[in-house]
Amino acid sequence: MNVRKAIILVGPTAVGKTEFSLQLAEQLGGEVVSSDSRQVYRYMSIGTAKPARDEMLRVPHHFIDIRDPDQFYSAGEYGREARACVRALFERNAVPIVTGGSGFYIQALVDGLFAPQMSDPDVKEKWRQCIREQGQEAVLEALRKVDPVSAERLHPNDMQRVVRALEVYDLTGKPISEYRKGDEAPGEFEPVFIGLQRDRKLLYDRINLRVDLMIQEGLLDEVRDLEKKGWGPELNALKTVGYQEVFDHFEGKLEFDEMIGLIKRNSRRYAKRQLTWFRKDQRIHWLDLEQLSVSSALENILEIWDAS
RNA sequence: GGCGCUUUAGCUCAGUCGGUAGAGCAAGGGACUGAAAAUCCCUGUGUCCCCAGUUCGAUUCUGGGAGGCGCCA
Repeated sequence: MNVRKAIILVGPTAVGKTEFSLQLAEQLGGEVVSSDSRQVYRYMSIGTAKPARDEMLRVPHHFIDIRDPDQFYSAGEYGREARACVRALFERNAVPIVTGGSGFYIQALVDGLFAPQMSDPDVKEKWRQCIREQGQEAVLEALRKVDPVSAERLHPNDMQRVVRALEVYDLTGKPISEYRKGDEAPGEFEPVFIGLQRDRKLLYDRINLRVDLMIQEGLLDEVRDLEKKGWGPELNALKTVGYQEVFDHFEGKLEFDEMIGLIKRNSRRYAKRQLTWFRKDQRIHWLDLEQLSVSSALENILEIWDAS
């Protein structure tokens, strides 16, 4: 038996991944493994552009609606769970169609993470508090003492990573820079990377249009419902484009029109960051949807699949 | 038709007492190993409306065009 293969379908937000994931799953006899860090949360559907109900019924989907917004989730956790999911799919001879725009999650699934499998919110909070009380410099100094390599490598303003480095040291007694040297986990399957792209300008047009549609479909109501459940903008799950801006609007910090403009702009910037991430991955076979019809793009993907 | 104001980056504008220009927003590039739709870093992209004149040198001064805005007719 050959090494098992999985489709990894990537691309920026709003490029049109969902439709392809469904068709590929149908044609290859597969199931969709979502690789989207926000679609894992229940009650966040409009703002995360989850597949519609009828679309989810066409093909089994995994990793959508698996947590409440106040439940912690992370790339590491996803990586382990998604690997298990992929293994289970292989057992049933179903092709995994990994689809999503969260590059870090895809990396965690396909390549694995070298850092130790642990995280402790209390330790993180300790350092965050330290930043608040004693300032960034004090925390940076603490990192320099235990992990000078990371202290040198990380930008002094990127406190999120500085805190993570300190957390790893506190938990394991070993600097994260040491883990970085470790070998990557051998792949459990062969990933066939497909990247969807479109002309930047036209992609942005699609993003802008989709934001207008989200508003029409009731994004504000969705956020109200989240509020009623007691979930607010401080939750990580809700630190998400489309939700933060609506909360700001509710708090009177943004006019309605400003809110829409900011959701559009922040979505565009998000797409740009995704492109920066995916651009450097040489394994991706890129298809330009501006030049290919859906059916011919699909044919191309199947050719790549067969040739892999 | 007359008078006044105006034309500089994708947008809104500043500026150069003549030495080819800079802010905000938008945008572009990058990093990323358990918060990742997060977090962080870097970058001004330009026939200074056009044509002539003065000048060593004009985006800047002068004249003439053209576009825009306003007022009066």
